[in-house]
Amino acid sequence: MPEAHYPEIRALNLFAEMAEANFLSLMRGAYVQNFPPQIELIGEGEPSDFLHVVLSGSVDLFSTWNGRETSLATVRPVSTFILAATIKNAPYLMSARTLEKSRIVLIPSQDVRAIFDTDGSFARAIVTELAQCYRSVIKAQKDLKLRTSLERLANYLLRQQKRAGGGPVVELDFEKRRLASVLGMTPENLSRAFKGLQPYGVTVEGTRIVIGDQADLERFARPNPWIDDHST
Amino acid sequence: MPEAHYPEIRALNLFAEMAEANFLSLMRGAYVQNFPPQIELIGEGEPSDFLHVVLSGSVDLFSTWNGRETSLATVRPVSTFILAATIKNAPYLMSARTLEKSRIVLIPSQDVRAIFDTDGSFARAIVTELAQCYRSVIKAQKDLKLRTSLERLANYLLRQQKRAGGGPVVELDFEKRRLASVLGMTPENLSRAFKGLQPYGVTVEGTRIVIGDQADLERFARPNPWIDDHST
DNA sequence: CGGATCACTTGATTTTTGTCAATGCTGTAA
DNA sequence: TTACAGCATTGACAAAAATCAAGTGATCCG
Repeated sequence: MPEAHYPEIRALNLFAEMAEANFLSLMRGAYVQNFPPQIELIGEGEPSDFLHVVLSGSVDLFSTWNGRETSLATVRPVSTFILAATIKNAPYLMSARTLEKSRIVLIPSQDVRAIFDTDGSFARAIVTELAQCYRSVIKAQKDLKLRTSLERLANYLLRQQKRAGGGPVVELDFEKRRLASVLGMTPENLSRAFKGLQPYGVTVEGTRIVIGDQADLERFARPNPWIDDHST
Repeated sequence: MPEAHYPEIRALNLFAEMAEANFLSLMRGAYVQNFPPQIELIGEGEPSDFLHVVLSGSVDLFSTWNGRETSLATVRPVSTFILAATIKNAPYLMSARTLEKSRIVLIPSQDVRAIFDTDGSFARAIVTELAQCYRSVIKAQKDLKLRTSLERLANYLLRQQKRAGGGPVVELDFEKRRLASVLGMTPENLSRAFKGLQPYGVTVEGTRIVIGDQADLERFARPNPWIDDHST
């Protein structure tokens, strides 16, 4: 792998604190690949041979059962995915596909496990990362079980707004069909949900969403830090 | 804490491999308490002061929002809960209440974090535990997003049957109202779902469920290892 | 410039799920 | 024992969401 990529990987919390020798050892075994859009990188049930790091582009994590499909998360640069499967040396629970042209680092799982066993700093970083991931899924679970689809959309928009700086305009960063899947509804229903938020000042122009009256939307959405604040 | 409890706690994967001195140090700071049924042990959003270990009885992990409530998991002996919040020193994401008379060990979170920082074996055990928890929630998420309530119930029954040894009779280990909440439906709907499974050979006598024709139920339920096998 | 494709939207309809109200059942305590 | 509380069930209804079937609009490409 070209050393040019080392700094941005090293900058990730997961790799920031580990011993330099161990980091270099990991990097020596790793390689970078460029993928076109819509390529399936890994499939549910396959053995977890590599820990993946997204350097650019984006990756959709999804799952299928009985002819149905759902998106569970979208991975954006720079971050890793399928850490848990790598550590447990267990099969992937989700499939992954590129959404756009993406540059991805593949680190052999056995290297990760070996260094995890010897480098305490790395092990601690992994704990922190996993705890974070775990808490995120719990929040998603609560979102799904406690809210209607309209409420999920409203809170999603408020979260995006916050991420984007708090202004009234939110740009959707992926297709509506995928957003629908992430939010646990059909594309048709998402369309109707957007209309259902019009009375609360939400207007849609293609991929551009305007939150006309944030306070009004919040009165409806009732955002809650233990569901919506993904930083804690 | 009485030393009599040490062995069963030490037997947990989480504590099995750590240095004896560190284990004893953890235990010295811990204490055991007996709680009556229906006592709220912790509340969503509170700081995570203790790692909890259930020695006997059972604990319901649940969450509320906007007047609604949902059960996310049930903890049975002997196991721990709210490990992620303890490690991250972050607020609890779920509330917990005893379902029955329960004996619970409380280990101060700061002790856990301190030893996590110094004991590599303990840190590794925590990683394994967290990865396991993470994967369990992902499976629950897939169950919820990919299946109807009838399919969730059918697969739940098959999982329980397997846990109970594979015989045709499955004993529900908690109230139907709670099962309904865990499965993400109302009690009324659970009643109807049981009826909906009658054509596949499922009969209900109170808390006793008989799976008359396992193969038939499986044809309907289509259990999948990456959703239903909670051992991997 | 067509023509095709694909995402998105919209309306009509069905399915699924939740809500409300009434009833039965069971175990507990006076 | 009776009265009561709480859970489970049932039926009727309402709401939420999925499905099916067009139709619209944008983009890509020969």
